[in-house]
Amino acid sequence: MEYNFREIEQKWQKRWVERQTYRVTENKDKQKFYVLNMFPYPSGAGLHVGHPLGYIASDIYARYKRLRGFNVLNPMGYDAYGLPAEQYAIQTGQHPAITTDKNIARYREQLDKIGFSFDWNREIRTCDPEYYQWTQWAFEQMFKSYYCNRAQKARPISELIEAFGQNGTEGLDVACSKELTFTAAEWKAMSQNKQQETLMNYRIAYLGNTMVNWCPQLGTVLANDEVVEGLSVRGGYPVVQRVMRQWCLRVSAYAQRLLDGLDTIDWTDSLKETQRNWIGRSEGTEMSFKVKGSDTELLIFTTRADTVFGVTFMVLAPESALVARLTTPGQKNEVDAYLERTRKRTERERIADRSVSGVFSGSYAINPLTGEEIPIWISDYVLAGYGTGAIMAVPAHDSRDYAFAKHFNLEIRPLIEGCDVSEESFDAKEGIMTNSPKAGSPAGGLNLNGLTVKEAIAATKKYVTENGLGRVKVNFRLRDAIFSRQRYWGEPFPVYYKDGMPYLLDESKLPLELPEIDKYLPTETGEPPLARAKNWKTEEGYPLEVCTMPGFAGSSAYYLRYMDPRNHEALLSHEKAEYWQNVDLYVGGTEHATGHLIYSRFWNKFLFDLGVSVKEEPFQKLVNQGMIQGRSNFVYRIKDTNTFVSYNLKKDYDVTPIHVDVNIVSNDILDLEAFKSWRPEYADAQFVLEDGKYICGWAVEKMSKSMYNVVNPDLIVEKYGADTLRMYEMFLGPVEQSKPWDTNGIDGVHRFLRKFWNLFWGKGAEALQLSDESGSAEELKSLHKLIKKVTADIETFSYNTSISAFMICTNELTSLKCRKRAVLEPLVVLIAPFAPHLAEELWEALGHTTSVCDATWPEYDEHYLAEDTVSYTISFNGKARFQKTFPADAANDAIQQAVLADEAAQKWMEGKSVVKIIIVPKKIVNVVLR
RNA sequence: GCUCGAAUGGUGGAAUGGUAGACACGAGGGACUUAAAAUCCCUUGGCUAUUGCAGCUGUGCGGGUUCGAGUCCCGCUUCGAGCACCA
Repeated sequence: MEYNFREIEQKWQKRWVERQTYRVTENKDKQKFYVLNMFPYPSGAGLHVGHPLGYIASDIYARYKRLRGFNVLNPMGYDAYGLPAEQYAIQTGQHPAITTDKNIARYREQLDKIGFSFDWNREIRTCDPEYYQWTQWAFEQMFKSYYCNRAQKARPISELIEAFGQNGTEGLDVACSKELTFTAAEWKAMSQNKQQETLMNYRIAYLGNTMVNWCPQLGTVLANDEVVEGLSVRGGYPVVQRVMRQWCLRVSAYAQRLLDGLDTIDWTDSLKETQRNWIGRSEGTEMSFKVKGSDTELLIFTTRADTVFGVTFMVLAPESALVARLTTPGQKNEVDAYLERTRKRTERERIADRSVSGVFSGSYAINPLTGEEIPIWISDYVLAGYGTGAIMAVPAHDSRDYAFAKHFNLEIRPLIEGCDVSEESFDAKEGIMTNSPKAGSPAGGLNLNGLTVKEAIAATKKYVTENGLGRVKVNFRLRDAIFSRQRYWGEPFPVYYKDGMPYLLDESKLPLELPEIDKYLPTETGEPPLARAKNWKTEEGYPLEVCTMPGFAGSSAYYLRYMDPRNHEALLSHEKAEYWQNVDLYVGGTEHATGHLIYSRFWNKFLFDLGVSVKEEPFQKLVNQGMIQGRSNFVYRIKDTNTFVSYNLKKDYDVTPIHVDVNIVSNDILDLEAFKSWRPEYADAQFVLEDGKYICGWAVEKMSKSMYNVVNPDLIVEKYGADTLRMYEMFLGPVEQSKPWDTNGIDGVHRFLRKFWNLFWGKGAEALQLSDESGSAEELKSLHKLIKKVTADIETFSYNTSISAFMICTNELTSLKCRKRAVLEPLVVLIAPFAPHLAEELWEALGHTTSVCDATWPEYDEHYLAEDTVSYTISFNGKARFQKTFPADAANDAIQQAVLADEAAQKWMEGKSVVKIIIVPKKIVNVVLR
């Protein structure tokens, strides 16, 4: 019987659908296991072989867990909102929903061919009103909540309103955009609008005037993770900084919890590190400097409080609100000119041009410790969005301050013994402090001389706190997430405006569906596309929000919805949340480290505070599958001719390398006829061959159409079958590792599957006939070795070495001519996660009427693995070896005696004395001589 | 600049501190065949030897710990990733 993979795979894919093999329900008798893939954005290009890598890895794990008796949830869906569909709509006028549906259908078709164990009954799409109703609902809850720092959790905003009514802001410790102070009476005296405006300062979803990344070409704002080096991630357009009134999520309130949570989850260290960097916790001191001749105070943040005696100037960010107040009339023109100049620069220009610039404000601050007068400067090297937007500059110990001081000829005052600041600043946090002001100066009791930097920081903190000059403060780099997008293809906000203030639509009105519009561009007046919608207002006639939510809105809590995807009453029922808890294994790329994986954790923590999610962290274990890169092939055209020269001969000619479609190249050998008909200009191409073949060059590049290196999984499935594709993708190397796709080795895996098949059927046999006798010691050893190896490997995602083990075992059993059911049947179960179609077919042939998915994973028995004898390698001083075999259970003493008595050993030891004999069980006897 | 990770044959990659290079590809040789495909067998890190046994060397570089280091420690080099006027 031939291994007819096409027939087998079609047959089982059909049966799985008919039998609902992968449907999963909340079975309380079984332990749950939740496997999840980062759901894809269905792009128009379809899947290439890189996309399924993670899906295959997680599918193997899901199938394995199921065989181990777990109730496995393994869902799939689509992150369906996205820019490409919208831009396509702008170009063609086709509704993005149509493009998206078409792309999803194509994705589904491709996915189905690979044989995943997804429960498609639970499919979700972020653009489906059934789904985004709950995205809108979550937004409403955030709007209705504030973050209490004492309880370290989100609380209903009604509590805060009550507190304002009783005590104003007295005794409040809550997350806010800026510190406000008012009394209960003042609160009550506020107008409705003013109260609403005030609450915005505290809501977790709030409308705020913030500095945003504005991308003029895309006509929308972008979140920090959507901007890299001043360019938009999508499209690569320049991004400028601009203050806009935008919806924001107070992610910063959760900064500490996001940081702490990292210690409780099983992610790679590098990914955790990336998140820690992004959160950017920094512990320092906030100090207040009085301004000379003014009651304004300058609040600064520093991690180097110890350098307070080395402050020789202050710097404000150009965007700081204090700039206007502190600029003296004499300096006004100069300052205005400077502000104008910096404002025009894009983020990218600022990054590219790091030359020192700045302007003196005309004002002076008073050093609170020494009473010294310090000039206040304005410069764009200080960022408005971090700390207080103002710094105390210590040029001797900060390289940026140093550059500034050198440029403007300001004083540089070193504070560390023996440091040389004539050429550069001394930034290291080490050394002994010196140059503290003499006793009797206004600095009073603080003398840091003789302390280490660490001690000095602590001493200064203590002094500053005790004397009411400042406080210990923790700052985070993590900013609130900007949540508005001036685009069409996204979730509408369930918000309407009354007197310019936003109010929520009643929950019963959800979902607020995305309206139809005639064109997908912004309006002529620059409003977002939704402003084109007819009747975009409430029943009462209030206008609805015209921005939509960003891509991460729909992807932030989708894992919860999979637990209960058709629930009309709630995001998910408490019962289902209790059963499925959180994701046990999440598989996806690292590119989401500072986007989706932060937002999701934030979103889940918020829902956890509400009692909707039952776990603080959404993704317990995370595996980052590597990217599959393209492996491009090249042909070499001799300049100004239509002649192509083979790779190893090209050095003799002046050639131009040209990308060639990898699909007409096999093992780097070009199919000449296919090449000629590939493109008209090559129809009469000539070749300079080596050994009658044309060898192509190759390089690793991104997989993309323009490099002609895209490999389509459909073609691989067609040629080799889904099981071969699955196993080959895993055999390529560790799942976590990025690697180029190279079809060259796929024959080896395919050959293995055929051998595996032949193990059962034999050659030419039409019926499967296996004997019922028990396996021989050798056969059982081979089997149990495999069980042990595969079980251990799957747990650690070392699928590539598992597959090697399968190959070895298959070869062993083949050469043993093993035809015994007792040995071969467990093999089918073992291979089921990897090659499910093949396993099902064999399982059926073995006489089972149920799916192999419902079989039981075999256990191994050490008994069969035990050796009778063990061959030891005996070496002397680690040099040279000879081998000797001992009974496996021989005592160390006996081995020692045997070694000493051995003739060859005695020759070695002649004239030397034995210092010690080291016996490593089952491996090595090392005799140390002198 | 800071943080993290990596470096092993022609290629992808294996190796709880214990015989480095499993497994696979590719390459070379052979069997079967009129021939090809398919299949099977042998060789395959390098150097030396090959009349037989074999010997030396070898995991980016330089040190160290150890009876023994690809693996642990210290110092470099190169590559990759993240953060980056974050005070």
